[in-house]
Amino acid sequence: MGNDDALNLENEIGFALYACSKGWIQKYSPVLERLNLTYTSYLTMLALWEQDKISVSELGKKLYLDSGTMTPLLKKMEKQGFISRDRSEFDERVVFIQLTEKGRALHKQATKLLSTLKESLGTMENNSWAEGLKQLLPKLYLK
Amino acid sequence: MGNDDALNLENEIGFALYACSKGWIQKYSPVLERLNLTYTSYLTMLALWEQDKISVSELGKKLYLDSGTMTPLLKKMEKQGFISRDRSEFDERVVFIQLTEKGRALHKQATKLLSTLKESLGTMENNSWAEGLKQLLPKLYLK
DNA sequence: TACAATTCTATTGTATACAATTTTTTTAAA
DNA sequence: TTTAAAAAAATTGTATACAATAGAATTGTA
Repeated sequence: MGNDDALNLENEIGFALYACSKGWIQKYSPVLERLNLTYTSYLTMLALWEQDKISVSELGKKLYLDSGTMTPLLKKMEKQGFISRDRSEFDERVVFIQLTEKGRALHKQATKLLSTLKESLGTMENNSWAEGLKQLLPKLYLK
Repeated sequence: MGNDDALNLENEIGFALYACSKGWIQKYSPVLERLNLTYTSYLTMLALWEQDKISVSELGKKLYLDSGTMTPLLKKMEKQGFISRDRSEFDERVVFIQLTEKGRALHKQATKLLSTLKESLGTMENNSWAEGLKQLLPKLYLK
């Protein structure tokens, strides 16, 4: 007993999360590439498909990303034609992000392309523990 | 039913892992900063404290990182004086990483500094589900 | 109403990550 | 044993992330 406190890789929940998260992203990436999305821009599209016309900071809160990450990401997505960035008329500090027609259209393609991947991961997700993970992990959002 | 397949942020285990992993790293970072370590170099030190004198590729396998990440990271850690990088005499392709005295000495300081953090996180880890997480997450290492 | 504090986005600087390629060395095969 | 294939590390290019700071706009307050 007490040995659980020792510093080592296997003991670190943090390492498990880190490795796991990267692995998961790598499973998605080749599929997302066909949609010209990275994992981060995919998450951004997910957030926008749920709630369109949202400020940069609100979007960042949803995704746990700050303006230093969001600004260049959104500029790139604008250049790709998925979104528009427009400064609010009422408060010039605020920039609203909106899906373009192309951005909205991507939803259908994404659903289609990801369904196969989701099915194969689904065989994992259907394991008893996966539902548990979905509920446990948010408790660890530490920030 | 069926609605679980819908594309949205809350449904994505991947997003939960991603957010959770980042949050965890941010809890560690301020403490690690006092040791002049980033989270990645901390993981590297953990691996080396467990097994000293190891090749770059073996180290990368342990940490799930490729040479494109390892090489600059290790060069920086060498400059900091934590490790040495020496090409193998038997196979000139291989570079062995070894802890310096300073690198070994860091173990004690790390244990001390992290104990407080680990205690406060420990109250979380002691929850019934934390032990489960430790066992479940490795099953998701997809690469 | 001046002006201090706050808010929001953008910028700068540093540190990861990984795919793809290159270089050097070693191994395997014809 | 020449030559093709493989292996290991390094390099190049692209994409994140986040801390710290800056700059512009807005809000709160004396």
